[in-house]
Amino acid sequence: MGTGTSTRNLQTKEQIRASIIDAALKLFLSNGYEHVSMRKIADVIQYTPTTIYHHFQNKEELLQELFHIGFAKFNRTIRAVFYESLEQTGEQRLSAMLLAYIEFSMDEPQHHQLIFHKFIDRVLACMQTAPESMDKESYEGMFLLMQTVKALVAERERDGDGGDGESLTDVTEAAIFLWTAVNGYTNMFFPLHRSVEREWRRQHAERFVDQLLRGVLY
Amino acid sequence: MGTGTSTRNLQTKEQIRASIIDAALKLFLSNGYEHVSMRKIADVIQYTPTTIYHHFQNKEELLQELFHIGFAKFNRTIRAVFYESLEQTGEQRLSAMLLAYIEFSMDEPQHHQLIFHKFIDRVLACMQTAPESMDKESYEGMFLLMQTVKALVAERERDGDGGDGESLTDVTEAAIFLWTAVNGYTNMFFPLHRSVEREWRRQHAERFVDQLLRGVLY
DNA sequence: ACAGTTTTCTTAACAGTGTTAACTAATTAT
DNA sequence: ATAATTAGTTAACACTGTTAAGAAAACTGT
Repeated sequence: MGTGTSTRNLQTKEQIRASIIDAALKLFLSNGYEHVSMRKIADVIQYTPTTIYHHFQNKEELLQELFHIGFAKFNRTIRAVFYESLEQTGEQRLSAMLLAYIEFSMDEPQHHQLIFHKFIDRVLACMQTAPESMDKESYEGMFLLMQTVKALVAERERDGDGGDGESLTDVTEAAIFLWTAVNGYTNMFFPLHRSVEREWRRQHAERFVDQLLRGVLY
Repeated sequence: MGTGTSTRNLQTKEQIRASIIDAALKLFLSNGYEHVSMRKIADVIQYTPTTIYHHFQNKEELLQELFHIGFAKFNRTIRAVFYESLEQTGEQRLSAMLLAYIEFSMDEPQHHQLIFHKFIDRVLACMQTAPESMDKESYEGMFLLMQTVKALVAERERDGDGGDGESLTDVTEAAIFLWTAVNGYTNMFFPLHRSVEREWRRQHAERFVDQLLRGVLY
C-alpha cells in the first residue's frame, strides 16, 4: 500500500491549505465571518470550490481553523499582560488583564465575534478541560485569567471578617461570573465603541472593571 | 384616485399579514431565526414567496416584527415583576427583576437570541430615546429596570461615607454596566443551562446577581 | 353593465449559498 | 509499463433572498 504521498506533494498540499486559510482570513477580517463563502475563497486562491473540500471537511471546519487562530492570538495577548504585571498587586494585575480582554475585542471585532458568538461553546469547553487539539499557548491566557481571579477571591476570603467559618464563595464560580460580566460588556459595546476614540473607550472600560470588582452598589 | 381598498380587502390583507407573522413565529420558535426562510413561510401559509414581499419589504423587516413581539413580551415580564415587588426593598426589587431577566432568556432562548444578538443595537437605541414605533408597554420594562438601578445606586451614594463630596458614580452608567453584566451572564449560559433543572439554574443566577451587586471581591 | 384602474398573487428567473457525485489528468509505486 | 493513488475540475442538487413581468381578480367611475 505504501505511504502514497511523496514529500514534494505533501509540501504543496500544506501550501494550498495555508493559502485557503489565508484567503479565508482575509475575507473574514474585512467582511466578517458571515461573508466568507467557499466560492469567494476559491476565486482568490484560483481553484474551484471543490478543491477546498479536499483540505477541509466543510465550511464549519474551516471557520473553526479561523477560530483557533483568533483564539490563540487572544490568549497570547492576555498571557503577555499577565507576565508583564507580575510585580503588581493581584487586583492591578486582574484589572490589566480584563482591560486587555476588552481592548482585544475592540481591536479585533471580527475575531471577537467568531470566538465569543459563534464558538462560545468551544471556549467554555476549553475552560473545563484543556483541549489536546490546541497547544498550551493557545488557551493559557484564559487559564491565567481564571487563576488570577481565583487567587484574588481566595485572598479576600481569608482577609475578610473571618466569622463566617467555611468559605461561602466558590472561587471558580466567582471567576466565571466575572468573566461572563466582562464578556457581556464587550458584546454590548463592541458595536457602539467602534466610532469612539481609543482613550475614551479605555477609560470607560476602566470604570466598568472598577465597578465590577467593587460591586455596583458598594 | 380613491382610497383604492375596500374594507373587506383591508381585513383580509391584515389577516394575511398576521398569518405570515404567525408562520414565521412558529418556524422561529422551533428552529431559531436562522432557519426562518421566505419559502418555508410561504409553504405554511399556502402562498408563493413573492406574496410575502407585498406585506414586508424584506426578510429583515419580517424579523424585526418578530423582534418587536419578543421584546414586548420581555418588557411585560420585567414590568410585572417591578409592580409585584413595590413593597420590598430596592435591592430585593432589583434582584427580582434581574432574575426575571435571566429566566426569560432561559425560557425563551429564541427570543433572547433575536433580541440580544441580532437586534442588540435596536435595544440600545431604545434605551436612549423612547421609540415612537412602539407602544409604551413594549419597552417600559427596560426603563423600569434602569430606574430601579439608578435609584438604588443614588441611595447608596447618599448613605455611604459622605467624605467624597461630589458623586463619583454616574448612576446611568452604573445601570448600564449592571445591565451588560447580566446580559453577558445570559449570553454565556443560555446554551449551557438548557440541559439543567430549573431550580438549580435559578440558584446559580441568584448567586451571580448577588455577587454582582456586592462586587466580586468585596 | 361595461371599461378602466387598482390591487393581489403567481411564474420564472437572477444571483447567490454549501455540498457532492462523477470524471479527468497527473503523479507515484510496484 | 502498468496499476494505484492523488489532485483537481465539471456539473449538478438543493437550498437561500429577491425581483421583474404578467395574469387574474376585485373594485371604481360612468
